[in-house]
Amino acid sequence: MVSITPQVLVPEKQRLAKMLKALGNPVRFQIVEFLAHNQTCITNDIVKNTPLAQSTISQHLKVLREAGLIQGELEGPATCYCLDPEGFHWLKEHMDGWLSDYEPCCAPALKKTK
Amino acid sequence: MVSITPQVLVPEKQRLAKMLKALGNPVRFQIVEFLAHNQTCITNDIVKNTPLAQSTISQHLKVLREAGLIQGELEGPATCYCLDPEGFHWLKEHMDGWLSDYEPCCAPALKKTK
DNA sequence: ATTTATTATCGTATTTTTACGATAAAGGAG
DNA sequence: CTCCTTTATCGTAAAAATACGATAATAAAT
Repeated sequence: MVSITPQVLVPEKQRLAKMLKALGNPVRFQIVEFLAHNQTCITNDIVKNTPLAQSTISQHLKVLREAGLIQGELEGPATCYCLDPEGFHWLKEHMDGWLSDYEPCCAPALKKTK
Repeated sequence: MVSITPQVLVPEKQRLAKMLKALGNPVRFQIVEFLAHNQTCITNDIVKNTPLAQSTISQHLKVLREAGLIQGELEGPATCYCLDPEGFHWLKEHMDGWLSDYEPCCAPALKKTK
């Protein structure tokens, strides 16, 4: 039996949940898509394509960075951000494998049992 | 060029982001895993495996339901919840296809250009 | 050396999320 | 019908997330 506690998650699932949470925000979701388009990626370009303040974007980038979804690299006074290929690979792989041990629990037959 | 606006997302991506957000919460994440284990799934069983209040769990179940990740069915006075196979199938498929049009933007060769 | 461009961080206000208790509704048992 | 079990919803308090402006730091250009 699995008990549900907010704190305790094995690191792997903790990382997965963290990534999902990061991507669950619409702004960050779109930042990721923007970065996917513009493989070369100065932070200010993102800001310019946004009604949001620079500090806000910087904050969102930090969340994505700490989730391992993007990586930033100093490029002169600017920072060049881009997707983290390894991170996304990991994410997609684990999403695919997640829960795959289990049968769909509400089999149609069962659903009609009522 | 893609502009980043909190509001406007095509329905498909809106649904994807909604699912990710729902799963990004650790409690909901674990509820999903719990449901995956216990294919038969009375709400109160979830509550019993939690330090949280019944109303809190009920709220989380609502979020998961509205994201299309679980489905509930009245079973007498109780509600039987279970994963939504279609929803999870959709999610995994779209996660897999998401961004796959794009190359990893920070190719190692590019990263060394600095 | 000064100015310009870029970005991260800090402090803070606002909004949203999360959690709770209380309540109401609905079905089954006695 | 009355009691018991179960669950959703409501109102609200507390916590977290989001957004902003101001500031500091860094590098390049003049």
